[in-house]
Amino acid sequence: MSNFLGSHAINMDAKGRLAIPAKVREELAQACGGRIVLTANADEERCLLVYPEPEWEILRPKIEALPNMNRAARRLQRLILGNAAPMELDGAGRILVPPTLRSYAHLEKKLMLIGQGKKLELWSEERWFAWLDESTDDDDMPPEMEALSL
Amino acid sequence: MSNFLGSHAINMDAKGRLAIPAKVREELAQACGGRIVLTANADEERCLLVYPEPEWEILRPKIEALPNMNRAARRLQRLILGNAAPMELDGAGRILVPPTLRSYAHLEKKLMLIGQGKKLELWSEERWFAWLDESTDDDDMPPEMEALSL
DNA sequence: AAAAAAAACCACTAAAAACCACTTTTTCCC
DNA sequence: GGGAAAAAGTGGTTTTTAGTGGTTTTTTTT
Repeated sequence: MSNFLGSHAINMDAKGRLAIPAKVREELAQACGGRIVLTANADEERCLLVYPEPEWEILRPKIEALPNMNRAARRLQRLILGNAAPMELDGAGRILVPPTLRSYAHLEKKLMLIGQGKKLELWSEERWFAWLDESTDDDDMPPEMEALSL
Repeated sequence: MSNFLGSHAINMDAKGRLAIPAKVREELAQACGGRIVLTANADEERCLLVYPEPEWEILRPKIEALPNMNRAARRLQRLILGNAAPMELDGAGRILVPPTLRSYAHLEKKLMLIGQGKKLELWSEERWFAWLDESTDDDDMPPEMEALSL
């Protein structure tokens, strides 16, 4: 199973194409043969999520099964399913980010790709560094987190 | 079974015709041979729902069977059943949206078609982006959703 | 029977995807 | 440490396919 770590600075060209760093490309090749699903993040941070296809196929049914008479569930379904774009890396190891997703996450030229274990996050570089500066550690923790010893 | 994903920007022409994107068209072809049912959405968002006919035939009896001494149930029946329009894609892969539904969902020229697993949602582009900006993640979640790990 | 509206058909334009070539950076060997 | 070779990243070009708009034919209504 894939285990993405670390952050990579990458550039998107004028057509919305972006070259996946070689090291990440290798991991993607063995995790899913280069078949990925790109979608929107549902929390307040407007970044994109990159799932290897097998990981996506674990998550998708869970989201589809949510009771959609509930408003929060509908929102998650619209964001995650409604923005999901399956794709494959092109011959040069690049992906084309759909315009909708580009504007959702405010992606311009300079981006950051952040390893998050089973998935990756794709941020506008500006927003990533702004988040680093702004985010604080004074929110409530779930019990599993309270018990951690780093 | 069909599995609609992603969002597509589409234009409706002066005659109320709209071209289904090629990828969606393929999925519709195999799910229902292009036979779909278009109807109104029942929640607060004024969008339309697009069901492949077999999916519709699973949903329809459930709605018809609701105890309609209840006001919420009557509302659902009137909206969903009372606006349902069965149709087929034309030779160029387009559908003609009935005027009633067009005005219900405030559809003008620019539209968004949103994949939602077993069905699709059809929005006015303006309303879709407004919803994206306005919707927040502070509604109450069902327990299945609280337990999710994206 | 004529006129209007709707549906099917056909042709043209535009956009997306695949392909190819060049430049820059990194790594390995001398 | 320097040079060469290979790999990675970048940009442009071509080809194919999807979308758009107009035209004709058929059906329905008055």
